[in-house]
Amino acid sequence: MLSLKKYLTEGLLQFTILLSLIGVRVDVDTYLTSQLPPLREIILGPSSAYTQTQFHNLRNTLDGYGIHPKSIDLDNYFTARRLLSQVRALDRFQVPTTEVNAWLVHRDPEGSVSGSQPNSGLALESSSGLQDVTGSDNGVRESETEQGFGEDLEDLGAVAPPVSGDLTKEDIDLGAGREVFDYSHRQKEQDVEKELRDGGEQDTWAGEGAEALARNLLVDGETGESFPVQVPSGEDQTALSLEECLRLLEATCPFGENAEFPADISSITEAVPSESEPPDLQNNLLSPLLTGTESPFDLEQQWQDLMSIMEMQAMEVNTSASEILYNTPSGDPLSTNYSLAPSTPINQNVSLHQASLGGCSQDFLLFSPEVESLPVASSSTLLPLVPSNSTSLNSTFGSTNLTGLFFPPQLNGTANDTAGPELPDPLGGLLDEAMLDEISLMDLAIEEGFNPVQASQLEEEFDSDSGLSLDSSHSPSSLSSSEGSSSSSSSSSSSSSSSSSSASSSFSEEGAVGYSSDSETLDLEEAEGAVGYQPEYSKFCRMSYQDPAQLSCLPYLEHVGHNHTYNMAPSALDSADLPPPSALKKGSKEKQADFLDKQMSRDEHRARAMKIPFTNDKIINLPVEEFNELLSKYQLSEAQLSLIRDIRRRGKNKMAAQNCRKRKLDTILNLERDVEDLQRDKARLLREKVEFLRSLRQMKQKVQSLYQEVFGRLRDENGRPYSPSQYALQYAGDGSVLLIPRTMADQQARRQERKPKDRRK
DNA sequence: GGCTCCTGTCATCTG
DNA sequence: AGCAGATGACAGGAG
Repeated sequence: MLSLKKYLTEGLLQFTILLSLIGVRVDVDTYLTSQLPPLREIILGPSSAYTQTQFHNLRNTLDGYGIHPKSIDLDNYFTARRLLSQVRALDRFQVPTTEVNAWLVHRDPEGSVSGSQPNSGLALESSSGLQDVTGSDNGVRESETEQGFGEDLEDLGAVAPPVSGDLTKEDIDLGAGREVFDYSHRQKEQDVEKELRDGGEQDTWAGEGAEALARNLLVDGETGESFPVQVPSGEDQTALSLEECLRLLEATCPFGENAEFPADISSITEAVPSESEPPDLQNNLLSPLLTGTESPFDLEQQWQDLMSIMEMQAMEVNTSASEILYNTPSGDPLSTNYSLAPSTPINQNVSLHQASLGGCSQDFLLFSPEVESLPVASSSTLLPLVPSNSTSLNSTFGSTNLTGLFFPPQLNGTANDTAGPELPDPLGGLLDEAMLDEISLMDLAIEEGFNPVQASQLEEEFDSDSGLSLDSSHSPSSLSSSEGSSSSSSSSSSSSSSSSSSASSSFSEEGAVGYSSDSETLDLEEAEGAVGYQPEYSKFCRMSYQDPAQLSCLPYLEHVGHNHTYNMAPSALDSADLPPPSALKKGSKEKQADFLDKQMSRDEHRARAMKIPFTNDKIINLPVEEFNELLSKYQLSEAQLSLIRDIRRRGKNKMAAQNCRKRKLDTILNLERDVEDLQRDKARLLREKVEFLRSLRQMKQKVQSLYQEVFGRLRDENGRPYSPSQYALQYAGDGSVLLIPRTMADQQARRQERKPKDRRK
């Protein structure tokens, strides 16, 4: 069956070619339509009724060949047109290229069809298609499918983009392969060309639709869209069965029958009627790239999220990105496609314009003849994927270079050689830099201070300081002065060094002992010039030492030889010295006197010796005015007055020294606490940093998957996926996403890398 | 006896 | 200038 089909189709084609060569107009349409059903069935195959039929394209019969839209012989019609166009293409330059390129998206003003459809073929099928193309590089295309292609390109205003590969400029412009430049081969074709041109000028096929067919384009009669037909490589390329044609048509026209690329911007949205399109497919293909159209796509949102993340620019190097991309599971269709990329050179004539997806409005200005004649480097190689009227993406995408963003520089240029089948890391350096920035910020935060919460806490502690004059008013000295004197010692002893713990313990004990003089008598409370720390530590001091006799009751204070009766009132001393005569024996009386003598300070002894008429406590703690008033009440000698002044001075200095030492100790304790807090903060920040890095890694993976998804859905005019080693998505400054050759992306990435460096300089 | 710690004291500075 | 407070330095006592 297959052989019969092949025989028929090949024979038909050969016959048509022969007739065309001799100038006979061949009406293959009628021939095909008049086929007997069995024959037609043989050629078309039984599935023709189920294949996709370009009914709406039939009206666009440029040459007057009316075919009823319902005719089931449409396949024949298309096949015949294709074959005829191939015959006609004989008079063209034979420009075989390694790739079928530049199916133009350009339309004449009169509305005739010349544009082609971006062949966003299904990803899964494009893999095989890519292989076919690869196989076709071996001299297939120059024989049939690519005939006249280069000239057609020029006719339509298409200019080949610069080629970074081995092709010469002529190759580039013509999109031709090396075989074309075989002179004899070309000479023959030119001869044929002349003949055909003479007889074909009046050919009714001379329309653009015919030209499109000549380039294996199937023109939709209704919408005017042109569908490039991917001719599979193989031995029987001279005859492509209609069934295969339709199958390829289905495979290479994912947008459905109505996809078209009107040159008119205003008609862009209308050009893609939603009724006849596979909505899911359309959305899936367009949504990542289009904004501002009818449907809010999830992928668009994902892109925005992605770009928002990119703009944060505050991340650290993460090596997982490239690994993830490169280690794409083998079952991934993208990876499958990409695996073919290195061995599948894509001609720079790739009509990246056509890769532009429907809905791109202003971007199609690029396809106007004027623009297409521009230097290709600036226009034709760019693939605007996002309409410039999409404000959302414009705002979010900014000027980020997706190429540099997604592909590490080293991969941009050498992915073909080194990356092999793996997909380059789309994130690459940007995230790395960003993560470095993030780390630096965190480090800065650690160095600069605490988080606001902690700072406020510390501030509160500092502000809670007592009104003491110590500089440690910034330190929570008073916080621990009352409860903290004991608590702080316990707390600090747990985490601080042994020396600090000993200091704390001694502080708690000595605080009780040392400051006991401040609370040892009721007179002290009556004194107006109470020392600053007295109210705080008087709690436990008063409890234990209000009665001097209790000092001896505290075993841990019994061996303390310090004088804690410095300010004890003479009356109290006297009372201690004069126990009830009836209750005390003489021996106990002496003991008690000895004890009290020991408890008396030197100044008290001196005061007693000098017969000072008031207590040392009053001498020390009375305000100046009262003190002077007190002195004026008594007739005191100079020696007595001098002693009183010395006692007052020493007493005050003693308390001041105690306060000073206490403050000093508190300061040390607070410093220890601060150190602990800082250590905790540091640990917390480090934990947060780890979490940030983890989340960043996840976002990075998300970005990579999105990039893969978007990139993997892009198809060239032949429905084949673009090679990630040769093309990259770039985020243009106007908010559009461009598909550009990797070489260009590399250059731009390098340029962007230099800018920050220059700025730093 | 020496060391450490605590305390008191002095001298000095500051407000 | 005098005073009160703060603080460093020193000395003495106790363990």
